[in-house]
Order: sequence, then structure tokens, then C-alpha cells
Amino acid sequence: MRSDARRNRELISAAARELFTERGAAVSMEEIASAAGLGVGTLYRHFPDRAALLETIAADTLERFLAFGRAEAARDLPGWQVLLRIIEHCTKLPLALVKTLAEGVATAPTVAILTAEADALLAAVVEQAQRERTLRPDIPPREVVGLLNVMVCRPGARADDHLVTVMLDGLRAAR
Amino acid sequence: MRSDARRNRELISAAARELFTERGAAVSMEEIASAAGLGVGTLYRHFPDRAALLETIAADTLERFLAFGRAEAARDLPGWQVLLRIIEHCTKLPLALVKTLAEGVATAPTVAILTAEADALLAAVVEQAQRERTLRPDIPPREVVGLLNVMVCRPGARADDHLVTVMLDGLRAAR
Amino acid sequence: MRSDARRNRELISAAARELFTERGAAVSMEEIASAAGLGVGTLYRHFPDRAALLETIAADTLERFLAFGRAEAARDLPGWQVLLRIIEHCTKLPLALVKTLAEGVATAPTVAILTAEADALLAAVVEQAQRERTLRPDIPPREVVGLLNVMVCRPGARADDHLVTVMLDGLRAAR
Amino acid sequence: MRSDARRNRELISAAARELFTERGAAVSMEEIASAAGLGVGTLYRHFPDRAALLETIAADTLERFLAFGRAEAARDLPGWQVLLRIIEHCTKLPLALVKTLAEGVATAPTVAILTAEADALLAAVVEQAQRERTLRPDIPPREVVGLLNVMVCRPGARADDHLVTVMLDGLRAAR
DNA sequence: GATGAATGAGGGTTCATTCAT
DNA sequence: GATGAATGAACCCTCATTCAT
Repeated sequence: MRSDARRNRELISAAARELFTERGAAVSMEEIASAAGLGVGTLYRHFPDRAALLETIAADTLERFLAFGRAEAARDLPGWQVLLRIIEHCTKLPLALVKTLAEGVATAPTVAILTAEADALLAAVVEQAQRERTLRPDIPPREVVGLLNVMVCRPGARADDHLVTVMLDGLRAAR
Repeated sequence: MRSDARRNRELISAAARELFTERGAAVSMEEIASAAGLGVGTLYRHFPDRAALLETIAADTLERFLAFGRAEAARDLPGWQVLLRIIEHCTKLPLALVKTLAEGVATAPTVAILTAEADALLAAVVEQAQRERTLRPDIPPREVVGLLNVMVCRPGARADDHLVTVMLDGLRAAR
Repeated sequence: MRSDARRNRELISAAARELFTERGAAVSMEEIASAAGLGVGTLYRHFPDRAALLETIAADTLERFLAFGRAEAARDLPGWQVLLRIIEHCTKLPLALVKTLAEGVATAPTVAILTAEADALLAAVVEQAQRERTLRPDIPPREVVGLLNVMVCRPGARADDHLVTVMLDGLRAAR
Repeated sequence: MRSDARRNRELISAAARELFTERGAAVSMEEIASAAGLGVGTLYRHFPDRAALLETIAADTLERFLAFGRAEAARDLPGWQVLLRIIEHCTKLPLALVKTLAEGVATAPTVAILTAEADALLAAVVEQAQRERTLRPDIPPREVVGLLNVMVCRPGARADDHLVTVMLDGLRAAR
């Protein structure tokens, strides 16, 4: 019975993730439920309201990012390389979802905390790369993080696309 | 009453621009009207429906951009400098609005045409800069345009902010 | 100036008559005004509100009918023949309009009075025909009037169409 | 909850039928819902929009008519008698509703088909009566059907009222 | 627990009517 | 007196949420 419940929760958030990705935040609860093969009632059993669902999805995505990012940061690689790996990972993650949901999620403390943590993690890596003199030192780490966010959350971003290349070239420390 | 009507139309689109900028596209017609100090009926007299209002605002913004961009392009300056001037102008224009409204405006032919024209204009300037060897030649102009769009439509973009600097450094042709 | 006013009033009621005939009662005041080549304001100067316009049109039509009917009745013809002439006249008159407008006009005293007068006139003619033994005597005149109304207000009724023929054959006194 | 839903659907169409009969097609969805003791949302769950409600009511009425008419036609009675029975049945049915709703229902294929079927059924019965020499042969069956429609859809029509008598006398074949 | 029917507030839109020009 | 812009109540419809089954 517990496993059933978990399964349903999973079905719902998977359906929601997919629909939000495809069609933006303008998807009704009914549609999400039926895409998950369940009734609305069941959806509401798992998520008290729409905001909770959005937050959960945003938080899940951020947590997956954080888990990966922390694991990478713990491996003692050069900062620039960590950055590359994180960027690659991000472009595979539906991080754009967080942007899509942003409006409905702005005031959720969980999401705010996770976002702050993610930004802090990135900032630390950027700082490391600056100390290692592979990333130009004249930009405050926070701003580099902003740039990474923008580049990585573009719809259709890929780790090796031209825009990322340009960004990286712009960030690299002069020889 | 022609002048009054024009004034009201201006009041409405100003209110709409402001509210959309502040709170995204999810603002009701009622709210826009009353922010303009008018009744809904008046709003509907000037804009036949919600889509028309969104389109008008998006189109106006794009037109202002195009007007400036074309004037600059006609001045026979080096491409790189035109780019700088356009970027500066863009960051003063509420071009982010066009992004905000994008979803509700997707199928409007006017907006599609203007967007295409704006992209073509930018692409031409980029190409010129590439011919003049001030902008790296290994990125297709269309993609550079994508990058400019992303950078310029960030909320809070400024012409001299760090992110734009990074982007420009990434785009500059190697000596 | 007086004649201008009369002319405008005429333009309005002509336009209204035409539009109501073509498209039923669901025509807006704005449309009527602009079909008359005037502004709504002018329409409202001549008719205090929508009900007044409907009533005027209904009353005009009924008055024209009454004028004709009374003239005929005054000519000392046999009742059956008067009936025939009235039917013919009715099918040329837009009497169906009165039906079309009926819903919006139900409570207007003027219209009620005129309708009653029209019915009374017809009933008198029917009674005369009954006295003259050309119209069957077993149906109360009021009911014959009801039948005539139904037949004559059909859309597309003509004085010599099959349905009128059947009705007249049904009404004729047995030899 | 299947049974409740069915019951509610019934409540809604009963309320709609009643209100449309009393006050014409100009009744708001809100009013219909609350006359049924339900919220608007429930109404819209059962009928996707106003047109669907009108159509359903019109179609139901027509179907009831057709069911009866076909059963009668299958009984091998003389055509004239079938006609009498159908007329009697019609005057008990709220067929006038179909007329009332006609405007809002004009383009509904279901209603168009049912109307055509009803007319065809009546025409066949008329033709039979003409072959049996009980109904005058000089009127095309389609037109007789038009006459029947007019007579039966009068508000307040009854099978034995004077107007029906007159019509039947008009239709009967001369001896 | 799951289901999906019911609810009703709120959004977009129309149109009779008023009123400044 | 004519004009047409402005008004806002009222309509149709959607959808987040609740609740009976």
C-alpha cells in the first residue's frame, strides 16, 4: 500500500513534469491527473494544492542538480573542469522547468533555499576556478552564476552548442 | 474626442506594459483597465480582445527596436560598434516584455514578421562585423543573434554589466 | 431642422426593420445606428431605449395593418372577400416582424392595444362572413383570428400558397 | 455516483426545458443551473456549452416524436388515422420548444438530421393518406408537413382544438 | 484510498445606455 | 442636435479545490 502510494506520487510528478515541459505552466490539474492515469482526487491526496505540486517539481529538479553538483565538487578536480561537467549535466536536466514554473513558485521557501544553495555551490566552483586562474578574475562569482543560469536554462541548450562555447571563451582567463 | 481617445489608448498600453513587466502575462483585463483609470469596455473599444492587446504591445516594442536598429545600420559605422549601440539601446527598451508575452502571441503574424525582421537586421550586422574581422567567424550569425537575444532580454540587463562584457569578450575575434 | 429629425427617425426605423427581419431580434443598437448611417447617440435621441424602438416598429406595422383593414371593412364588401384581401395584404406586410419582436414587446401597452384592435377588426370580419354563411359557423371568431395569425405570420407566407388554400377550404362553410 | 450524475443531468434538462418554455431562449446558464438546484460548473460538466444544451433538448424532443411516429407508422393503420394520432401526440409534446430553440440550434447537424427524419416520416404518412384518398391529393406532401408543423407548434395547441379541426377539414379529400 | 462529480469565484467579452465633445 | 467614446452590469465559460460515493 505504501509502495502504491509512492508509485502514484511518482506517476503524477512525471506526468506534470512532462506536460509543463511541453506546454508551459498553463496545464490544468485535471489534465495532469488524467495524464498520470489517475483522478484529480488522488492528485490532491498527494499534493495539497497546485503550488505544492509546482514547488515539488521545482525542488526535485534542483535537488537532483545539487546532488550531482556536490558529488562533482567533492572529487577534487580543477574548478574549470567541474564547471564543464556541471554545465553538461545541466543541459541534460530539465532545469528550464524551474524557470517555467518560476512565476508560480516565487515565494516557496523550499525552492528559495534550494536555489540559494545551488547558486552558492556554483559560486564556490567559480571562485575556485578564479583562484586557479582558469576563469577571469574580474567578474564577481555571483554574476558568473547568473550568466550560467541564463545560458543553461535556454530552451534547447546543449553543452557543446555555439552559445556555450562563446560564453566559455568569454569566461576563460586570458593567458 | 479624437485626442481623448488617443490619450486613453496610450494610458491603456502604458498600464498594460507596466503590469505585464511587473507581474507577467497573468494580469486580467479588468486590472489593466482600472490601472489605466478606465472601465473594461474602454479597453475593449481600443483592443478587440486580449490577444490584440498583447500583440500590440509586443509589436510596438519590436517596432521601436527596429526603427533604432535600422537608423544605426544606415550610418555606415563599423559592425561591432553598431552592435554595441544596439545592445545599449535594447537594454533600455523593455524588450523582455516580448519574451513575457511570447506565449500569448505565438501565432500573431504581425509579431512573427517583426521578430523575423529584427533577427534579420541583427544577423546582417553580425555578418558585417564578421567580414570586418572584429567578431569571431566560427559562429553562424543566426546563433549569435540567439545569444544577443538571451543576454538582452534578461531581466535587469544593462549595456555595461558584467554579463554583457563576458559575452562580448567571447564574441570578439581573436587577434 | 424638424424635417431632418423626421428623416433620421425614418432612417433608423427602416434600418431596424430590415435588420430585425434579416437576423432576428439579436441585433445591437450600434449596428442599427450604423446601418442607418447615424451614431448611437442619435438613435437614443429618437428612441429612449431599446424597448421603445421595438415597440415603435411593432406598432407601426400594426397600424399599417389596421389602416388597411379598416379601409377594406368600410367598403361594404362581403366578409369573405374582405378576408381574402386582408390575407393578401398581410402576406405582403412584414407582420412576421411583430412575432419576431414579440418577446421584447410583450408588456408594451401601445402594442397590446393595437394587437387587440387588430384582432377585434378581424373577428368582426369573420363574424360578418359567418352571418353571410360563407364561413363555417361552428368556430368562434376569436379562434379563426388565431388561425389567420398563425398562417399569415409564417415566414414566407403568400396569399396563394397551398397552406392558405387549405386553411380557406377548411374555413369555408359547407354548401 | 453514476446515478447521482444521471439524476443531475435530468434535473438540468428538465429545468432548461421549463425555463425555455416559459421565457424563451433568453435564459442564462446561471439561471438554469440554479433552477436545477446546482452550480454552473455542474451544468457545464454535463453540457460542454450553451449550444450543446439547446441541441440536446431539441434533439431529445425530436427523438421522442420520432419514436412515437415510427411506432405508429409500423402498425399498418390507415394513413389518416396515423396522422390523427401523431397530431394528438405532438400537441402533448413540447414540440414548440424546438421552434423556440431553433435560432440557437440552426447549425447543429444532429438536430438537422432529426428534423429531416421527422419531416420525412410525416411526408410518408401524408403520401399514404393521399394514396388512400382520404387526404386531398393536390397539395405536395412536404407542404402539408409544413402546415402540420405550424399547427402543432402553436403555443397552446391541442389535438381537438378548433384550429386543428379546421386544418383537418381543409385537408380531407373531397367526397 | 481512489474516484470523478459538484462547486463557485474569477476571467474574457458584449452591449444597452450615458455623456463629454 | 449629432457623434461616438466610456461605462459597467451581465453573460459565457474555465478550473482549482472540495466532498460524496
